[in-house]
Amino acid sequence: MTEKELRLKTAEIEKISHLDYFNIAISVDCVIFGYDEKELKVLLIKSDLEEFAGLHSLLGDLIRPDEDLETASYRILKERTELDDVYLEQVQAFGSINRHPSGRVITIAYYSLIDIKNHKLQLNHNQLNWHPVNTIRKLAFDHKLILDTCLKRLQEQVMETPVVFNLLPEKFSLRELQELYEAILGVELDRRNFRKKISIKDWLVDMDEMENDVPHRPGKLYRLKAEHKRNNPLTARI
Amino acid sequence: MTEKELRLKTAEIEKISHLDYFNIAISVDCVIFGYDEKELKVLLIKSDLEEFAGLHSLLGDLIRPDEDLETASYRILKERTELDDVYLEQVQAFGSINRHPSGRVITIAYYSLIDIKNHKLQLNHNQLNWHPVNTIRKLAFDHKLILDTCLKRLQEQVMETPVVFNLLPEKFSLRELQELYEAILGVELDRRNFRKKISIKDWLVDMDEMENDVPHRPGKLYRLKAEHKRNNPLTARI
DNA sequence: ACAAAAGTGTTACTCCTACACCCATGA
DNA sequence: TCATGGGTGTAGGAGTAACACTTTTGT
Repeated sequence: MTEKELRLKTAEIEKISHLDYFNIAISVDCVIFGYDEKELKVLLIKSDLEEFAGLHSLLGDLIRPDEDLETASYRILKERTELDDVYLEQVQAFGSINRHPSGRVITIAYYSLIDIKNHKLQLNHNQLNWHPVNTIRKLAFDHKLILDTCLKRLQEQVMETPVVFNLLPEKFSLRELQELYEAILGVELDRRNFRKKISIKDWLVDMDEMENDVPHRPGKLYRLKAEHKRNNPLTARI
Repeated sequence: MTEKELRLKTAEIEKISHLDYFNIAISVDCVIFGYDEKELKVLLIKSDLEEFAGLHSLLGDLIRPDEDLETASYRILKERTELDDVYLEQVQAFGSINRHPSGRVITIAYYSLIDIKNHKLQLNHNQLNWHPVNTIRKLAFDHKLILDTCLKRLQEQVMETPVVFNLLPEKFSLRELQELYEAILGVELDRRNFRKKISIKDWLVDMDEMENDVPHRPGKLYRLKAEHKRNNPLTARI
C-alpha cells in the first residue's frame, strides 16, 4: 500500500466521490394498527399509482434530507391522521431493487398502534380506511410483506412489553384487554390464566370504577400505570 | 377534492416530483462477529476519514443503485474478507441526520458470524483487524451504537435459533460450544444444564469422533444438523 | 327467570436451577 | 499420580395449562 493510498481523506473529498450514489430514494412506511369491534385493523390508503390501480398501500413518504427516521415517521402519521402522540417502532428496512415502479426506493418500516375510537380520523376524504388485518390478501408494492413482518413483530412483543395499551382507551376492562390479545395473537386464551399472567406483570392500576354500558354484569376498569406509557419521544422532549 | 387531484399518477410522473429527494445516500454496515481464544470479536477497519482519525469503524459501503440490501452486504463481506458463504442478518436502520460527516447517509446494519480460524483473512493489509467486543469503547460514526444493537440482537437470538454454529468449525465439542455461549452472553453457564438445553433442541449430530489435540480427556465431537445450516441465500440459489 | 359475563383456586405437569461425583486422558 | 475437563442425574421451586362454579347485573 502506497503512501498516497494511506493518506486520510476528508469527509468533503469523500462526499464528491460518492455523488454517483445519491440516486436511491429512501422512504418510511407505517403500518398503523388499530383495534375496533374485536378486530385488529390496519390503516390503508388507495394507491395513487396507475401500476397499482385498485390496490391499497401503507402510509408512507420519502424521507426529507433534513429529518431523521423517527421524525419522518411521526410526520407521516401526523399528516395523515392528525395524531402525534402515538407509539411507533422501527421494524426493518426493505430494499428489493424492483419494489417500487418509480425507481429505486428503499423503505424503512415502522409499526404504530392507535386507539381507533378515541382518535376519530378524517377518513372520508383522502381515501383512507381501516381494514381488518386478516382480510387483507394483496397490497401495492411489497406492502403485504411489510404488513406481515410488522404483525409478526407485534405478536412477539405483545407479552414482553406493554405496547398494546396504545390500542385501547384510557380505561378498559380485563375482558376488553383479553379480546385484544386474542385478536392480535389469533388464538383463544383462558380467562383465569390470562388474568394471572397480566396481574403478575404489574402493568395495571385498578381504577375503582365499573363498566356501565354493558348488557351484563359490569367489570372493573383498569388503566396502564403511568410509568409504562410510551408516547412520541419527539413531543415528549419538548 | 377535485377531479384533477383524484386522477391517478403514473410512476413516471411521480418519479419527477421526487427528484429532490434523491440526495440521501444509503449504506450498509456489517457487524462481523468472530470467535477465537474464547472471546467474541468483531472485525473493524481503521477509519480513513480525517474526522475520525485514530478510530475504528465497521465495514460498510454505500449501496449501489442496482443491488438490493442483501447483495450489498454480501458484496461488502466478500470485498473485505473474501468470504461469501456466511450468515448475515439485518438488524435495523440508523438514520440520525448528523451521523455521517460527509452528508446525509442512512445506514442499514447487518450482523454476520464467521469462524475466525477456518477463514484466515488477509488482515495484514487494509488495516483490518479483529477486536475483542468487550474492549471496544468508542468507534467512528455511530458505530458503537450499531455494534451494541447488533450484539443485543445476537444475544436474543442465540438460544432461539442455531446461529452461533457459524462461529465454530464444522466439528466442535460441547465445551467449545458452551464457551462460545458464555462469551456471547457474558455469563457463566452450568455444564449439565447447558448440555440438557442443547440436547433438547436437537440441533446436533454426534460424529463418533473425539477431540485429539487437548491436554486432558477428549470430548466427543458434534456438528450442526444439515437442516439447520443457513448460508448465503444468494449463492445457495445458484 | 334467564342470559351473559365477572370473578376466583387448585391440581398436575413442565421447565429451570442448583448441585457433586466418578471417569478418561495427557503430562 | 496428578491435573484437567468429560460425562452424567436428581430434587426442589417456579411457572404454565387445564379446568368449573358462584355471583352480579341487565333484560
